[in-house]
Amino acid sequence: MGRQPEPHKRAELLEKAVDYVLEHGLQGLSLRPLAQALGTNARMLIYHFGSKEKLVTEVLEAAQARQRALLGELGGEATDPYAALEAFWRWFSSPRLAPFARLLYEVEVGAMQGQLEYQGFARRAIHGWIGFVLQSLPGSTPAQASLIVGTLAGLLLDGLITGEWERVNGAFGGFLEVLRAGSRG
Amino acid sequence: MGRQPEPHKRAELLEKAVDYVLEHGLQGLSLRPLAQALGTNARMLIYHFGSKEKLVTEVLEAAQARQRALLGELGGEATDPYAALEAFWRWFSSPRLAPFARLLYEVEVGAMQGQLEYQGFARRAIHGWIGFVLQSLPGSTPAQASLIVGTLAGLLLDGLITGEWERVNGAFGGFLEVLRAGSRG
DNA sequence: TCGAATATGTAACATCTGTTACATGTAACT
DNA sequence: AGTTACATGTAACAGATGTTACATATTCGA
Repeated sequence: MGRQPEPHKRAELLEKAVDYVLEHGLQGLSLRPLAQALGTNARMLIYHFGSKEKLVTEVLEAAQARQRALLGELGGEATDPYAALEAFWRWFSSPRLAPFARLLYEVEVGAMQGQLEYQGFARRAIHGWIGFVLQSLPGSTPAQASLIVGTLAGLLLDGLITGEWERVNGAFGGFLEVLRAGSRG
Repeated sequence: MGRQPEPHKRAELLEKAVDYVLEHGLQGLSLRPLAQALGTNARMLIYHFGSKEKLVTEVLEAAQARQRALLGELGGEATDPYAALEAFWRWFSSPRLAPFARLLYEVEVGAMQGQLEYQGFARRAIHGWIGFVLQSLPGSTPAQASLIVGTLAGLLLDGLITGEWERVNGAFGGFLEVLRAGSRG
């Protein structure tokens, strides 16, 4: 008895919060501006999510789920592993994916600085991408997959900061070249 | 006339502030805890440096200078470029250099999120490292240097977060291998 | 010894932070 | 109607933030 719960309200707030965090980042995130952008107030955010920390945790997981859904755009029609890698790079370095990458880097830096709530998330993300490369490129080793993920992460960071995509894309092209030549040697 | 300025006081505070920021990061940096760790109070930090923002700027530049001084440890006794690259990796991934790397990632993430005071610093750092690789490896192109810097940055980030240095070092070893094989092919 | 300039300490200011107490509204069931 | 449980708004709380006003020391030169 009593009034029925309305879980869709909470879900809508969460999705809008993901939008906001993808745009503004986690760094200076504050409940009151966030709530105002969501058409509510800080009181309701605490009511629905318990605390700011729990809200951030849910936002991170929801953002990750959203990115995984976008991963479906990467059809498996690649002919060879190098074409698959190039498609993956083009997908990940596209402007639409940039907010997700920025958010992940933010979490990773937080993890590096010892924030425990980010450490598990960051490690899982790294292992997840390495696992994705491992299964996308049959026959690859963990060392090779770690190299690929690390290189792409480093180049993407460069591009997101400098915006010098010709240079960064050239570097990625060089990476593909040495990978090809290395497999022949 | 009047009392003489004592610039060494300011310089000592700055060096201690660099120590503190290298250990605690920029993220939650606050004047009062910083000042207490330095044996002074927030009032004096503002007095000497004008504002928190200016203090941070000076700390970043001083930290960069300190890292450049450590770069002198890298003697040029490497026989071939690959040995030089390996020495550079071992130097940069050593625990003593980790605080500098963490600080740079923190600045880079701030730059990505649009904090103007970090953008110039991060871009200069990236271009600086690429220039360093370019002049350390004669005959290398900007694309190759960008690839090397990006890869090392990505792998270092992985190692600093996961601590799985066997895997990360293995990935770097694989990078050296494909570079060698690529140059032969 | 006086004036002048730098150094320092205390305390306040206004503002922002996450969180909560309290009141009230709203929908459902008896 | 009355009870129960969820939803929401206002306002406050305690604490932290960067910065500043004010007072006072300290050290120099005349």
